[in-house]
Amino acid sequence: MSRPKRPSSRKKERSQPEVVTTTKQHPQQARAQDTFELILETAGNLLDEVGLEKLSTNLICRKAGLSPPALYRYFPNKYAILRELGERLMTLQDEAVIEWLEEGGLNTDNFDDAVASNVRLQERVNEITRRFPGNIYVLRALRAIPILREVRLASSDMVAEKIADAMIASGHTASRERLIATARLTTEIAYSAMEMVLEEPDRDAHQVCVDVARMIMTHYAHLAD
Amino acid sequence: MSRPKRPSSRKKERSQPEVVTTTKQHPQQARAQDTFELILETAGNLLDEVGLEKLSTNLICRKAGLSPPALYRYFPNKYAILRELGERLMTLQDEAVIEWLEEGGLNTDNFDDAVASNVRLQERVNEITRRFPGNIYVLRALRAIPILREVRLASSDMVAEKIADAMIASGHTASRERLIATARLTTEIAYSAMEMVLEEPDRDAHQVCVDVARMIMTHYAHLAD
DNA sequence: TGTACATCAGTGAACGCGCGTTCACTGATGTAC
DNA sequence: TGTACATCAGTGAACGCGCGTTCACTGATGTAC
Repeated sequence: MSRPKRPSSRKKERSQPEVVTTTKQHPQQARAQDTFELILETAGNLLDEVGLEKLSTNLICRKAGLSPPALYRYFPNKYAILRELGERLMTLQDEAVIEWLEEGGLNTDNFDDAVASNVRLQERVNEITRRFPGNIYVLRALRAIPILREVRLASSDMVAEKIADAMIASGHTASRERLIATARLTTEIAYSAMEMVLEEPDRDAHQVCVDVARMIMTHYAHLAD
Repeated sequence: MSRPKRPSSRKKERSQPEVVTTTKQHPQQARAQDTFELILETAGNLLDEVGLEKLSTNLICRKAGLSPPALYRYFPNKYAILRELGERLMTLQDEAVIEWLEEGGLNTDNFDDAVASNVRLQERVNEITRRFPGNIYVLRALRAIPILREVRLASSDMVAEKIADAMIASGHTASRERLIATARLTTEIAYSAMEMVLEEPDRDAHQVCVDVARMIMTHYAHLAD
């Protein structure tokens, strides 16, 4: 009746950093991909409902109609879920920026065109973010939880480099180093403006984008002194 | 031997918002002010040590050498402590801005002076923040915990209004409404740059301040089109 | 197509722990007379 | 200055709860022959 017990050969790998591994445990075969997605979707929606601090593994499972071990099959701990959500949001945003660069978003004829192009990018990213379940809370988690910082930083650094290189390709004269640092700063600024608009929906989102675009593009123009 | 029991006339006041009151309970008489300060100081230091999510009332008490009821005498709950810390940090920052305005920080003769003046303000605020125990975590708490949002927003809105009025007083021609919205945005931008520098100490803090100041001041100049 | 069996996917129930918070009390201080 | 007593400040010990997580298992699926 009872099957032989599993050998329980768990590797604890607690050697490397400290106590936490934040990447997902087993990738998956078959249609159980659905469960994986269900967990993430539920977590995102719950963030909007209850906020970051009240989010818990047990709550996610209850809401998703799963038992806790089902969750722990895919995520080694609570932060791995937030990390996956964060990575997905960052990736979506990054892709929008890269696409915009490839479409020639930087190849504009005059200042007003450059501003308009930058506004289009911002509004695309804003829209992507707005549609992402738990958006603000995911962004906050990426800031507030130390282990998740690296997700945001890696994304920001990567994008900054791409922007800098595209700037150079389109003839900007400042040094690559300076351009990277500047791109990093302007990206941060654009993000913070986005978060402001997301948190305070009464603000004129378009006006904010235009203002930010103008500040950013003026700055790049000035940099080529 | 045993004293008469206290009448236990606690008013629960759970009527108004939801379940949480975030202001401190009893103000205090005598030298027990020290206990109040000790709790806040300990909380700030613990934030730097263990981060936001691991901060707990029990931990604060243990570290401060107090029993939990001593803490609960002054703070109705955990968030009240963070709120008090947040309010203090916001107030310190606000005071620096107001002082700068009163010293005539906006009364400059040319663009370069205006940028330099703005840099001085940013660096003063940065320094104040750097010295505040738990700085980044307090700022993050103000973003991440919904009930504390209002602390940051109230501070930002107040400062934005002061800046706008000072702008008008020094002859800026844009509408008050537009100036307030702009001040709000530029404040947000300056804060986010500060948080970036705080989190990534390798960055050239001075250069970031200069860049941000240039963007902000160009924008105000443009606004008076 | 059918069965055997390894592996994958998921369940039910519980664990220990530390959290936020409170009860019932004692000691310290301030004020009135 | 001394005592009585109200109030303030703080303690020791515990509470119930939900958390993150795991044990031991069952059911579903895939593959070999």
